[in-house]
Parts: sequence; structure tokens; C-alpha cells
Amino acid sequence: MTKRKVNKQAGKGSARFEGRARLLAWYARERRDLPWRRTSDPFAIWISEAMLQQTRVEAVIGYWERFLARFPDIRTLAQAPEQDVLSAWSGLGYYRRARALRAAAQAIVERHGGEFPRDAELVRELPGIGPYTAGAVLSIAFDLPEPLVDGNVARVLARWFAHEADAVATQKWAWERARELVPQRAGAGEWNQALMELGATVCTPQRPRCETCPVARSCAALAQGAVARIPRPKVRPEPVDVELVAWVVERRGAILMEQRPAEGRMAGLWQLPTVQVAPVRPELFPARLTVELEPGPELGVERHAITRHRIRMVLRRGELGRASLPERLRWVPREETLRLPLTGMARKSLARAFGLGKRAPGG
DNA sequence: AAGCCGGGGAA
DNA sequence: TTCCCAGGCTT
Repeated sequence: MTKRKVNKQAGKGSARFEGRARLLAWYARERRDLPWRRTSDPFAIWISEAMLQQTRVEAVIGYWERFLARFPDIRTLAQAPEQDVLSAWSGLGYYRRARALRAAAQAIVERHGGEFPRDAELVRELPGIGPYTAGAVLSIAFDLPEPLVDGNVARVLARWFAHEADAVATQKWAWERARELVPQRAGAGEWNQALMELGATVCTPQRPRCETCPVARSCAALAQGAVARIPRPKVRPEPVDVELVAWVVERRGAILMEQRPAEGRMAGLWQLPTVQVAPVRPELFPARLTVELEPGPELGVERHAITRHRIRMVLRRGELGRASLPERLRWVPREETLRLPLTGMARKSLARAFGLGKRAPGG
């Protein structure tokens, strides 16, 4: 009777508890063998989390391995020239992450003696580390009882509890839920990763695999037939069509390269000298170069996408007169171009025009 | 609260 | 093609 009562009490939240145990068991069984799951080094885990911001696992793996080979610890990263760090990041996108990573490494050396702090408040004060990344490193590397919410967790929890709301409200709601659910004694890291893993491999945005889901029997959205409409899709900004010309200018085995300004998008990265020809008001690139080029034949057309911009880029050969070069333009020997921090567009263009480095840098 | 930042893999 | 990703920062 007492026993029965206790069970009944537990039964109130039993769907939650039962689901939790099943999820953890499923994760222990099915989790992917990702390289950053083979280490407990907070630095290595931090790097993985920074790279995984808005970036898929498959895109990150190679970058993570090369980055750690090049910058094995916090002090090495803190002392590295910014261009070296950007170069290791070249092609991953969101380059502010790379600059913030280096700045945060320097802050950790200065404020925390080079040791990654174990205090949530101190971690949150580091550049590039927001609520998600702080929770991830603290829970995964140190098993501290910190919650986290990313796109996966928000979706999984919203479906699990059938919380119908727009993306912003869902995210906020999910943080409260995650805070309640995260194990307080031990296993926070496993729990957080289990939630994310479920979202990444089973409880996917489209066509979730509910028939193989370990928490299907306690999923409120599934019971209500509401899985497909939770969470509500985000309204996306209108795409903008942009036309560019990228100049291919050669001289004695060297290629004319342009460095982007230190501020703004893709700051400090290198590209083929590029101008925007449409729309008339330049949104991505300046409308003219700082030197005059004699136009030559067209070499090809490429498509790119940068945030909401859909780009059509014409590669055109050009000739440079005897003009003196401004600071931003530099002759770079062919083989050395790949060591620069190139934009993804530049990487593809060099591959097309010269057959250089079809794959990611340093690989 | 809303806008912005890169690139790519999967459907 | 479209979608959206182990988000964070700025305004």
C-alpha cells in the first residue's frame, strides 16, 4: 500500500521518467562514434562545440581534427596569429567564431591561468560562448549539471511535451524544460548529448523516425498526431539575388588576390578580386576595384549562397597594367594561395580556374 | 526582439 | 531547388 502509493506518486511524472531511462539506454547503444566523443579534454570539446554552431556534424569532423593538430591546447591557440586561425577555419563559415575562439583562448590564459573555467558565469563571459556552448562544455567535459538547448533539443522537447509555439517561444520554453530535466547528480553530459543525438538522428525536422524512437510511447505530439506541425517552421527572410564578377589575373605563376576588410562579413579573408554588378546598390561587395583591369575572356559561372544571398559569380580573366597595387591586393604564388584564409567562394573559384585544392585546407 | 553571419548535406 | 543545421552578437 505504501509501496503502491509511492509508485502512484512516481506515476504522475512517470512518462517523463520512463522516457528518460529509455532515451539514455538508447543513447548508450546507438550513439555515433564522433571524434570529440573520444576525449574529455575541455579544450577539444569546446572547439567541437564552436565549430558545430549552425554547422552539421559531417562538415565539422575534418576541420576539428586538423584544427586540433595545429592548435593542440589553449596556449597554442592564444599565441597563434589570427590569420593562421582563420586559415584553419577557411571554408567552415561564420568566421567570427574563429576570431572569438582565439580571443577567448587569450582571455582564458589571462584570467584563468590557461585552464578552461568550471564556473558557468565565467564561461559565459568568454567571447563566442553563449548559453548553449557554455552548457555543452560544462556538462560534457566536466559533467556539471548544466542544461543546454540547441535546435535539436528544442524540437525534441517540444514534440515530447506537445508544446506548440513559434520558434522563439519554443526555444525559451525549452530552456526552462531543459533546466528541470537535466540530471543534478551525474550524467548531465550524457543526458544533453542523448537529447541532441535523438534530434539529429531520429526526431529530425522532416520525416522523423517515430517508429524507432525510444521515447515514442511517452511522446505527447505522437499521441496527438501533432509531430509534423511541431515546432512551427520559421519564417525566412526573402532571398536576394546578387551578381558578381571575380577576376582571374595571373603574372609569372602568381595570382592576384584580394583581402577583405577587417570588419564585416568574412572579415580578413582572401578572395579573387571581386566586384558586384547587380543589384546596382552593392550589398555584398564593392561595385569596383581599386585598380583598373583589362577584361579578358569569361572562364565560367559559379553559384554560391551566403546567408540569404543567392549569388551568380562570373569568373573573368583580366590583365593588370603597370598600376601600383593597393594594400588589399597582392600577388600570391599559386601554391601559396591555399595557405591563405580563403573564403569558400575563393576556394571553389581557384579549384575551377586552376585545379587547386578541391578539398578543405591542410587536408 | 529582430537581423545578420557561410557553407553544405540531405530530402 | 528548399531546408536548416550541437548559435552568438549587434542594434
